[in-house]
Amino acid sequence: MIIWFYKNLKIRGGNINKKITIRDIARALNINPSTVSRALNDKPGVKPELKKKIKEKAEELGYIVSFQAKSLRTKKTMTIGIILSDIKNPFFLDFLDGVERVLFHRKYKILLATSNEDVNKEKTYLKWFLEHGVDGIMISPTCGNDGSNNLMLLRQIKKRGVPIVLYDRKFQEAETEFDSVTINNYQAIVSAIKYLVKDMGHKKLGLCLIEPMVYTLKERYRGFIEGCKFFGAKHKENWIVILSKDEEKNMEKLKQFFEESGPTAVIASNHFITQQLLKTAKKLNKKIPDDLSIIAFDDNIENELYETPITTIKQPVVLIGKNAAIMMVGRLDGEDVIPQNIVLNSELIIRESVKKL
Amino acid sequence: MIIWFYKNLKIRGGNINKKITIRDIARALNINPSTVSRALNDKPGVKPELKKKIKEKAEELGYIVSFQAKSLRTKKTMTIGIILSDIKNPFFLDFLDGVERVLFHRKYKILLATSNEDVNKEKTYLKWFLEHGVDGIMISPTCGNDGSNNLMLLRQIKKRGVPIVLYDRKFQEAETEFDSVTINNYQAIVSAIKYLVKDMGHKKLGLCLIEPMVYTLKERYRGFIEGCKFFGAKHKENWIVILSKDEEKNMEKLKQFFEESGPTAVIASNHFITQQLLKTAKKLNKKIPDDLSIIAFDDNIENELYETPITTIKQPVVLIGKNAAIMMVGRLDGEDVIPQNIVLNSELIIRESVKKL
DNA sequence: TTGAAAGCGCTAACAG
DNA sequence: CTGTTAGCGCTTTCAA
Repeated sequence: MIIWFYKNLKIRGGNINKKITIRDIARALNINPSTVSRALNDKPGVKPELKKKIKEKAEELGYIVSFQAKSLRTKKTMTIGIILSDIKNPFFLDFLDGVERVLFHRKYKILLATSNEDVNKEKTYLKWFLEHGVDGIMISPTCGNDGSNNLMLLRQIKKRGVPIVLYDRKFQEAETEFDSVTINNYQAIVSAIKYLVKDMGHKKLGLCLIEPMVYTLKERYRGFIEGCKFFGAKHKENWIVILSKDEEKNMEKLKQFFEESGPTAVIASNHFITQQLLKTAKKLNKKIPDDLSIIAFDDNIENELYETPITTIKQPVVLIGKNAAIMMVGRLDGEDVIPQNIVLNSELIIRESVKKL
Repeated sequence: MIIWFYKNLKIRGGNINKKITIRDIARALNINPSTVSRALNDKPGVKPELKKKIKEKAEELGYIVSFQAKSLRTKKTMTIGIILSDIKNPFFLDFLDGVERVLFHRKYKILLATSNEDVNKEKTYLKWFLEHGVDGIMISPTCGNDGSNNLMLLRQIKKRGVPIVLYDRKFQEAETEFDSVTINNYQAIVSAIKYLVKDMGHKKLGLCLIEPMVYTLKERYRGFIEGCKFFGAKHKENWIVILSKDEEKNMEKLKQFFEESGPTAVIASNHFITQQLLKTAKKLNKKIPDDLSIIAFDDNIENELYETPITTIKQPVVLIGKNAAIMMVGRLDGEDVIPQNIVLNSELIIRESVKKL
């Protein structure tokens, strides 16, 4: 932890906006600015006593380095641009927590952006990141409902030498082209299905996804289809529901899970969906797991506290953040290996939302 | 929404890191860099046809403005530093959502920091913000358990001309010194007590806070003490519990709410506390509201979905963010009025967690 | 309406 | 070990 104190940030002599520069320090000590620069940056070749004097004088004058100037020369801004795909999802709090812990110690700062699943907004922020000269970019890329994305732009940015780390999501068309940290979404779903079928005796399964169908969700979809086939569970086309942001419509769609011939268990592929599902259940006065068994994604604390504690596929979200940040820092330190794809494992937390049939 | 396309970000001639500058544009057009600058910034005094040609050429060459260079001259970085006091609290997701919506349209970017209630970490980030030349700072200041804070530093920063907007919390010692956006915490608690006593017949009340005792919590504490007095409710010293981050200890402390002579209703003053309380209830097999009535702060969706939907003091969090950002943008635009203190109202959402006595 | 020149604050050769 | 010099990319006078 850096303990730091602006002893003399206060304005002296009423000269409100007089900014102290290394020249001021140099002048005060009758030396050259470059020596001051060397001393302040702990570069070799400054006599210890002089260095000490310089640092003291800097402190005394309330000197603050200007990163604008510094970056202009060094081409490093010590900032990492991070794009969140949906600011309403608590997933990103944990993610940011993990990222920040790593970056803070390396003195990297976070330039935060949110795409809210809008490809154009994402593009705008990517441009802004470039303008601000971020040293690296972390992104969970979104896509339009038509499948459009910013892959081309990201390729160009990468070619420019800006390291990119994808987290949570990657590009199907370019699996190994970028560094990435994801979880094994396919396997997570398959394990859940195994549990539902083998352990709990379910035969009719449903799946609930949300627009847009990004990589992560496609993988879960694939896991669902193949998992059902492998473990011999039935699924119908209309048991796979894709929600939007429209809560009214969502409830309408979710009703079918609770209807006569619906599935006996359903997998809710994110936090928002789980809430929509529980809301619908409450409204229809249906009981979990008696009327429907549920497995949720994302283990938020409340999943444990609901009337029926929810069985959950727990993603190591903080770890995703940490790994992504460590990966980024490695690239920034000049690690030159081919793109790495870290795939973390999720864990099935068994609670009480799945009924034994 | 800015629709933007790097037609020519791609690398030409294998010259990977050749950065296009206004000089390149100028050279290509046989004009002076200053003219290019004027054109690109839509400054007056460039013939329309020339301006058009310049912009086209810029696009063609894949020009990206350098904010490091630009800021060095203009002293504006178009970034706002934002410090969150606790990244685990979903409050900040809504807050950031509100902020970002406003800042995005004004092309301000967010430099994100988290203090996690650590005064020294907060100080470090404030220093970093200064080094990076943020145009403004938004902060919900934390304090040590000994009451220490960064008020002095913030005063110095403000004197330097960097606008500061406090959100959610302010300084008791300096109420009107900074712009701020908060909610009426005092009144929120009083209203809750009125509801508990007058409407629901409770006479013995408890309160649950969390370290550190920042402004917000002090106000809630004050509201609790005075509200109890005003409406004639009893409260004992050990019915006012202050939690820490230590979940084990917390549960121990919370138990007393459920014991024989404890209060009949308790107000949980944030999201985390509510969860701890529900967890404890579940563990002790106590029922809400039969064994204890609860009013929670922060209306997260799950409050509605619990077995007993939780009666909640709903803070207009997104609005706090929006207002804080609007305030900031106003200052940045040069609004010169005395510091403004916006106090928003919270709302009591009545559900089923309070028993009628 | 455009050009020339200076300089924001810093670092990095190159000298000494 | 320290000084000199040049220049990062941009804007902003001042001049033409």
